[in-house]
Amino acid sequence: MTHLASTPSTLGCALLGLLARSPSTGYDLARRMQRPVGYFWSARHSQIYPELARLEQDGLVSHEVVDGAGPRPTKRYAVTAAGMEALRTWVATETEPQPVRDLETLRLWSVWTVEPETARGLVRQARVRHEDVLRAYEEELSALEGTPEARDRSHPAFASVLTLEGGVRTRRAAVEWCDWMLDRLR
Amino acid sequence: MTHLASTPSTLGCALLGLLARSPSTGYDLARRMQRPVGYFWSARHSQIYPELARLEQDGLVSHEVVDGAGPRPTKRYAVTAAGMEALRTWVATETEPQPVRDLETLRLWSVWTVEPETARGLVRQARVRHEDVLRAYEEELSALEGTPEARDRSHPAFASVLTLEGGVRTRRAAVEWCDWMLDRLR
DNA sequence: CCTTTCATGTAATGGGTTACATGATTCG
DNA sequence: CGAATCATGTAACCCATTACATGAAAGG
Repeated sequence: MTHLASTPSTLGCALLGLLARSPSTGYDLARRMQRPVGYFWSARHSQIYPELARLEQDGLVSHEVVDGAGPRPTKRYAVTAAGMEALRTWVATETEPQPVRDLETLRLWSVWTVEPETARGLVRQARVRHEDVLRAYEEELSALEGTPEARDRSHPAFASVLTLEGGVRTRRAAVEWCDWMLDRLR
Repeated sequence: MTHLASTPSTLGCALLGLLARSPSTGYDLARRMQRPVGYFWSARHSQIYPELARLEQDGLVSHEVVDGAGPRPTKRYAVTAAGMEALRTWVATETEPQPVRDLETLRLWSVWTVEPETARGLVRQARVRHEDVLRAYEEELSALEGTPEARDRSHPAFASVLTLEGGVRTRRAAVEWCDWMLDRLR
């Protein structure tokens, strides 16, 4: 009997979420973690491989060896029934508000210490960034919207549309905020 | 001569930003880190005390012993001229986009795996939270807006207004987004 | 031929949370 | 008289990043 499976770490649940959408190798998970998931969670391969091993020990994922180009055997992972259950439980579980870490705002909070021109540069830079991410969200959203899967509440695409819409809305608000600040800094 | 002062850590700069606004004890910094700074950066006292020691070693802050209720000498810290310069440099320095960690969105991204009623509960919960933070931002903002300091670009209150306005705008967008989702989940 | 992509791992280090430890004063 | 507040520190642990290590196949 395997040891009592406690709730996996957040990273573990992120990986379960990815694998529930489609089975992947660890390498592939690292790629998928960059975009579009990377906009709200990220991890490097050095963190992913040990986590996959832990998930497998707990019986939440399993792997089969497939053909691949690496020096070691290439493993394709998939969620097990227990893993799917763990994912569902995690999604439904109440979580207390996480501490936010927003470096951009932290710097802005000390902007009174620098020259107005420096401050404007800072805000302009932030605006460009928000706009870039906004565009990426919009592109991805327009690719999904209108498809029949996006309407099906039990289909991954439905959840993707929800999160992308949130990204679009908050980034749009951020761009408008930057414009508002630039106006105040004139 | 003290050893070459490299740029302090982000936490170090956060503390410099706090101390530049007003000198404090480590205990007080921990309190001030909860609200309102805590909305975009946070730290516990166990992290703050060693960081203060490091900053002092680099000559960026200094302390004087004052009367206090603790078992050890109570130290009031203040930024030095070098510390102020380091803060200004850090604010003006370009930073590459930080990886975002948004647990709420990560869970939402896997919402297709659960029942619609569970999904609605999740979004309702998120809405309450965003609204609570929004209200806190608005209160703090209304206390500052209209004061003469809020107009002075070299006064801390000016920067506070900028960040609070951003908080209000993004949280408002988030609440509207939740309503949009609840509509889609009907 | 050199770089990129596929592919999986480990080790060292840094950042952050939780828990341990201490002790005076104030308030209910 | 017990709990909360003031006040500072250390230790153990977890999470995450960077760097080290290996090697085949494909494309420019």
